[in-house]
Order: sequence, then C-alpha cells, then structure tokens
Amino acid sequence: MSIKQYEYLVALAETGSFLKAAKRCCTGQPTLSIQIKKLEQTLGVIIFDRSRQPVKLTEIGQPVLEQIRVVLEHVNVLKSIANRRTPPYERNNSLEEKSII
Amino acid sequence: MSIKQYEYLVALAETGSFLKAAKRCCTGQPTLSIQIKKLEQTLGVIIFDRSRQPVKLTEIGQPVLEQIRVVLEHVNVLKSIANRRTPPYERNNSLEEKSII
DNA sequence: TAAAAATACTCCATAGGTATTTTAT
DNA sequence: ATAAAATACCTATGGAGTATTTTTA
Repeated sequence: MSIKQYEYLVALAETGSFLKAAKRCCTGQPTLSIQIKKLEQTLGVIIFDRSRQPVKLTEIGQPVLEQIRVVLEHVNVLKSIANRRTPPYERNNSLEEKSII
Repeated sequence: MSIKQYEYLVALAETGSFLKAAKRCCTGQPTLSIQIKKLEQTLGVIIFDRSRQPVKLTEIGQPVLEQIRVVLEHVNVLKSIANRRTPPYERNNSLEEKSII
C-alpha cells in the first residue's frame, strides 16, 4: 500500500473518471486503473462502481475515501515536520533557520 | 513512500537495531537498511543516528516518528473500515456478521 | 458508434535476498 | 575480535507506457 495509491483513489473519487484522474495525477489511464484495482484487492473491498459513468463510490467506498483523506492529511503533516515548516506542534523562533530553498 | 517503510521505521526506533527490526518485520537487515535510507531521502531528513549502538533517533527523528505513528494508526482504522470490523465510527448490531476467521 | 475503462504486452525501477565489506564495540 | 550496519550483486516483483480490446452511453 502506497501513498500514491491513496492519491489516485482521491483523484478518481473527485473526478469520476479514470482518464481525468490519470491526467491530474500525471500518469496514464491504465496505470491508474491497475493501481486502484490493487488497492481494492489489498483492502479486500470494491471501492468504485464502474458500471455507470461517471464512476461512483460504492457504499463501503465512501467511508474508505474519508479515512484515506484523513491518512493523507497526516502524511502532509509528516512532510511539514520533515521540512521544518512550523507545523501544529513544532514552533521555531529563529529567523536564521528559514530555508532559502 | 509506502506503509511498509513506515513500519520499518517504527520497528527500528523501538528495537534500536537493524537486525532486530528486520526480524520483527520478517525481512532482511539489508532490505531494512536500504528502505530506511530511502525514506530518509524522500523526507529529506536524517532520522537515525547510526554512529553508536543502539541506533538512536535524531532530534528531528523524534517528531517524525511520532507523526508516522499517527499515520499508521489511521491506516489501521482504514483497514478496520475495509474489514467491516466495528471501528470507532461504524457499529454493527448483527451478531451473524461476526467473522469466523 | 463514440467515449471511456480494462486488458495485454513491454520496459524499467525498485523491493528483497545472499554474500561480503566496513564500521563500531 | 566480534557483532552489527553498509555495500555489492543478483533476482523478482511491481509501477508505468503503448497498443488494443471490451464495455458503456
């Protein structure tokens, strides 16, 4: 299970289209199709109803999406901490330490 | 960035040893060594001080570990939701649906 | 029939395993 | 000198790209 798969899933849920989601994620439609399927297999759950267009979340897909959003938020906090960008917890008084890049 | 890498990191932080962490994660010591290094590169941060044994978290490594624990907790909630095992939110009244396995 | 998703095939990157070297006690 | 981590090498798995088929509207 990778963070990228989570991002694919959110993009698909928001666009309702494998093609649009793939474009947003800068990858190909088959890649996204395969990765969503893999994530579904890993979690043991069908997340999307592909039988109609636009693609829709299944009943179980909805809470799964919500929780994946939560995970991604916390991954962003993780990145912030690593970047030393004054996230919720850590605060940094020294002006000198500001990254130039 | 993968969930597995996060698990490797937690195991290394808890055991203080690449060898013990690798055993706990059912993988080899080189695999763990490489994956930790990759995660450090991805986050742009040195998480462990390897210059002494046992291996210790660096200063920045401590909040990083805490946040990775948070992420993993939320990944577990995700799995629970997918498994339909009455996690925090969802409650299930039907006795019949209890998993045998 | 026209659009989109799935599949097949290939290629390349990377995870993982074994053996060895390097480093730390 | 011994134990542990890093490196080198190889193999296998899996992500990603292109072409094609299947499916949906």
